[in-house]
Amino acid sequence: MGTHFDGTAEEMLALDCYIKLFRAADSVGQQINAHLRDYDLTTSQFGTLEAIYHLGPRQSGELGQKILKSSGNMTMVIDHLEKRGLVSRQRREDDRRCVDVHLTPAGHDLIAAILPSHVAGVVATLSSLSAEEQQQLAALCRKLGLAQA
Amino acid sequence: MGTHFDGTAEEMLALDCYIKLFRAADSVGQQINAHLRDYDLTTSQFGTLEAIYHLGPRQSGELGQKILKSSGNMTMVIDHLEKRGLVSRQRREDDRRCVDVHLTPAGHDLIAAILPSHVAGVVATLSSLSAEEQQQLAALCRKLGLAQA
DNA sequence: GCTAAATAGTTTAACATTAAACTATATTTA
DNA sequence: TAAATATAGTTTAATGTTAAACTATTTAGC
Repeated sequence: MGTHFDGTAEEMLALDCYIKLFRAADSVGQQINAHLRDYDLTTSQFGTLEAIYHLGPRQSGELGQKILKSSGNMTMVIDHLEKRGLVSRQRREDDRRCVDVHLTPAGHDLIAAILPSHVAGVVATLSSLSAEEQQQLAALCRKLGLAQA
Repeated sequence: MGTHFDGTAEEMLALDCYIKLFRAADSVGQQINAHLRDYDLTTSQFGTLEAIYHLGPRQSGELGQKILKSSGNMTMVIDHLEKRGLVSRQRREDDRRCVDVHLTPAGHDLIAAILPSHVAGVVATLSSLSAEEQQQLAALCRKLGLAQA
């Protein structure tokens, strides 16, 4: 087992599982996101563009939930994308607290151009698991993710 | 499936698996590391202390590999721990490029005090999976992690 | 309607993180 | 042995990240 902790079998199993989950997520993430540097996009910036591309214009907070980042962080991520002309903010008229974030044509073109190689990268990175194993992994992860409030 | 991408079955499965892996790692990590704030430790600081506690004094670079951080980052993490008197640096005599990082008595006491509740948190967080499921998850993650160079 | 509470987003301050340049030391090789 | 290369760690510059405080707006309760 990967852990050097000396505890009960239950503890060692949980720790080992936890460590492996993290190492896998980290190495998979690094592999999949490496190509984003070619486009000068961070993982968060890419995730934001991708979310809007697939879901349509969304509020800042909603995008933050999708890419697992804090609201304060989203302000900065959107700032950067806006400065580069990839997204635009639009205050909602019926509730002036909310700001919808849209893709600009440039943003749309960029994400559309990147996505195919991104998807190919995800497929390639996960190809060490069979389709059945990928389904198993997804199911276990979902169970684990759902367990929290 | 969790993805809104419209591609081949292979692509959708890989994307779904990738997303769920990340969400699980994120939510598990947040849950498990929340208590570290009580001790004013970041995840990286805790990981560094824990690694030395279990493995013994180690070089900066080796610790970085364990906790999956860059060498430059390790310099800062160790700086902070050293300032708080939790670790000490010791230049190795036989190779003066290397610096071994040791726990101070205060560092040793702190990590020893934190570890039991940390382990309990890991066990609790993973308890939504049976022992068998945890073994499956660990095995799938290892396979995925091993696939990269 | 008016105050209190909730919500969406931004700002602030502190720190984390990385890549790349750099310093010092050690090893290789010609 | 001198020069080239490799290695360990630090520094630098730019950005990411978070929690907490704050602003503006909306909703709820009285």
